[in-house]
Amino acid sequence: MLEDRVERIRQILQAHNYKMTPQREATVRVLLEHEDRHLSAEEIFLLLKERVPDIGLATVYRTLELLSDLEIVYKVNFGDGVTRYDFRKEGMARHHHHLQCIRCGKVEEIHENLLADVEKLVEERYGFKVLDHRLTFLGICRECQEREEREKAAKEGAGSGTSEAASSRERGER
Amino acid sequence: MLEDRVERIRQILQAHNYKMTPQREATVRVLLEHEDRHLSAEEIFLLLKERVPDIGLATVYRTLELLSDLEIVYKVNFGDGVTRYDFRKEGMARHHHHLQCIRCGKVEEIHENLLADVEKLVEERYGFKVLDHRLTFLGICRECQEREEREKAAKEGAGSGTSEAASSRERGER
DNA sequence: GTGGTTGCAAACTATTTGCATCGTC
DNA sequence: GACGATGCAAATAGTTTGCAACCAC
Repeated sequence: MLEDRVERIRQILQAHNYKMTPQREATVRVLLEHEDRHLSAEEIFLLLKERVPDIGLATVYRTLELLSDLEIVYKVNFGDGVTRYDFRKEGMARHHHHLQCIRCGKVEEIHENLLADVEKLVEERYGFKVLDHRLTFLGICRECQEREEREKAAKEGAGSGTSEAASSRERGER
Repeated sequence: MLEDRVERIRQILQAHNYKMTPQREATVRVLLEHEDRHLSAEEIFLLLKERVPDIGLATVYRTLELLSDLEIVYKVNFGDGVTRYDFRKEGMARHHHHLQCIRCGKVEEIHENLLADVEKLVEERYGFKVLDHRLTFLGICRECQEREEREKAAKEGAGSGTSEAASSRERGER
């Protein structure tokens, strides 16, 4: 099964006059084996190092760019400054979406085809041929909602009122 | 009207113990005056230079980060390596979405509330409090569809068959 | 007056590119 | 054997940070 998919990609590469090198094959395998993970180039690079120890980071970027151009992988951007790469299921849109918590930054993935009707509408109304979509909901995850509820309750007792200021930003992510 | 909105933001800043400096006010005004534009930090910086000539780029980034934390602006990412900033309408989700062409890179904006029902479903099913969403359709815009149609027709005559290879990637964007 | 804010320059991070070398088809 | 692919190092691009001077409240 996995072999079939690797083989399929080899064919796509060859059909476009690209070579299937060990580095590219290893990259494809890493991607396939972590299909559910949204890996960054750096993470892929580290995983690859274990199998192809002297692969260069530039090669990883070049391979990912190539796979992206061939529409074999997606680039995904969670706004944390890193591009992540997702394997793309043959021909069809992904039908998976992200729930990103604006408090803790966690990204959860959900698998539902929420947008079939919406895509159709966009095609009809705007003459835009939809191949895929990226949908991210921004909000507050259940855990953070509960935590904030607790914190609010705790504050009811001791709150002075002044100076809740500029310190709440200090736990800046990125 | 514009003054009201600036004033409102001054209040939000003060309520969080931040000061409304000339630089911040100018930044807010630039954002308000280009509400429909998805400006990058660099673009905002250049626009600001005209009014506050010795403003520093770092200040622009810091201001935008602050406005983002206060949920006054959004960060938007089109995957071209630049973060863009959108003004956020008071309290409510934006209800505007993007059509991004994977050929020419152009981003068109559409204004429709496509997702009210979908948000409700996500809240119920995943306990995730949705504050906003980002929806980008990836596909091929009308112009590129037509251009490709033309190119394909032209090729019907002279096509050798071999070597359509690696050159189609050369017009790499970013 | 004081603590947040600024501008500048330097630092960082992610990604890209030039080039000599290498390896697949 | 040729031409695409690789690794390395250097270059870029976007963004962040340290710090002394500054200024809004």
